[in-house]
Amino acid sequence: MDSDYSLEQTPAVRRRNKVREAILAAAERMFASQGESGLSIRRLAEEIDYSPSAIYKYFGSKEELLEELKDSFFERLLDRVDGVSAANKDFHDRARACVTTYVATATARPHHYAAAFSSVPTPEELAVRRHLSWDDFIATPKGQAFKILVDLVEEGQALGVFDPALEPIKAAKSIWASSHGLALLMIHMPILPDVQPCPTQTDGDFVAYHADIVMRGLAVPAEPPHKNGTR
Amino acid sequence: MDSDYSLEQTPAVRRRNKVREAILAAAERMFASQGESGLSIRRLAEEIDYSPSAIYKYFGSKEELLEELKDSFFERLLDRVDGVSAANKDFHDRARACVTTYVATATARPHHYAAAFSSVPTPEELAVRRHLSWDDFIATPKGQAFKILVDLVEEGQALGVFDPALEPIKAAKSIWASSHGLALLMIHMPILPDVQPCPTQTDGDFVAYHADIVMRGLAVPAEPPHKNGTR
DNA sequence: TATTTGGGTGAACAGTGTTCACTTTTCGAA
DNA sequence: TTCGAAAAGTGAACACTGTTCACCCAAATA
Repeated sequence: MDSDYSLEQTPAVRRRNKVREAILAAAERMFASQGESGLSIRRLAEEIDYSPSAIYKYFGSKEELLEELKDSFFERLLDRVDGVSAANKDFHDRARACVTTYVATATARPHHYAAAFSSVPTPEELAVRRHLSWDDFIATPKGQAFKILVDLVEEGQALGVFDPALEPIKAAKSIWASSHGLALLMIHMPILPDVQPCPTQTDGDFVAYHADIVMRGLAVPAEPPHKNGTR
Repeated sequence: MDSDYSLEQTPAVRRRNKVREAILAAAERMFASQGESGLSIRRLAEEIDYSPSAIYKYFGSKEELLEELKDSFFERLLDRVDGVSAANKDFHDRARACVTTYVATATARPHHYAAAFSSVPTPEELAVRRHLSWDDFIATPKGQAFKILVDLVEEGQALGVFDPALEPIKAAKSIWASSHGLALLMIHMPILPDVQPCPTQTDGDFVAYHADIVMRGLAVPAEPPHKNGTR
């Protein structure tokens, strides 16, 4: 479709991209500060001095525009987690850092993160997704983020830190769920961390605290032979 | 304000309550199947054969109506978790059941659960909530649900199953985050549990699997004296 | 019985996303 | 350079949305 010169673009497409970027930038600003309901096509058009219908020459719908915002956020999230997972620190520190930077990045743009996980899929969407192969999944940003966790678990098992009986994929799912939950809880219910009986601990510290508990849940069990295991 | 006869209500208020219930019932139906965007005041009014403005004699705004739906859902959620937490089963089974029924109840009404945690609070709301005392918090449904977890942790510590070094409130927060995250992940990304490499495990089983990992994270650490602990 | 209260309504307001016929601008080819 | 096609941009309209308000009428009250 697009003639991908890539370099030496014709001025036409350069101008077009410029407008497109302007739309995205303004949308990003509005969305970050006021969320989905605060992002209106008409106000957005006003902001960049175009008519509302002009937006539709660049994005098929508001939904499509939002999708792009969420996707680019997710790429940033993936990048940051990937960065710390590749750092040359001690394994435990690295594992904990994966969780804490994930949560930190998520809570830094609460509307983005919440919106990225806000749509309840319809039965039709569900049927489509059900036929996703593992390889197709791994190709998506979410899949890549997930892969990082799977690798992390396998590394932990190789190091003898994590329980070798764990299935890496399930363990990775567990880590993701726990991190995801903390991020959303902090976004939607920031009361909790400030509740009275433990006011000495700041939010950031609790994230690390939680991350440690999560990692402990994957560690090799206490006394393997002399008592029947948890499962 | 309300003259609380409670028993022997005048027919007027009985009729009024009936209409109110009809509104809520229809709203519940629409919301459960189509979510917040699918619940429109006008279609709702159509459904119960009233004019849209009539709704406003019963609810101040759509937001207020939704709030009531979410609150009553949360009470149901609290009831069910409270039920299993009071069952006379083995501690470990009970702890796991708390997580699994929480997740099951949440995923059974995905729109309700997602909506209950969907609003990103504004700075003003945050300021208000920041002055909530522990006692005030415990009085709310969410607070009560949280209290169940705190008690559970303390019981586990008393039984010597959970690490006594844990602060119960923080541990409870950790459990909640992990359960919350799994529930929302299952709601928003039901792909994951069906991803290829582990198709033998159904969703329900994975919830129990996750719950076990969470509990393991709170267990007494492996070898207390001969190595410095995780923290 | 007269009067006040309150449930119920239709019309209107101010928004929203989206479409479509239309004009204007731009650009490549004759 | 001129012509024609393609693309960019627009204003008006459509079909919605939540919400308000003056109004009506039936029912409870004095």
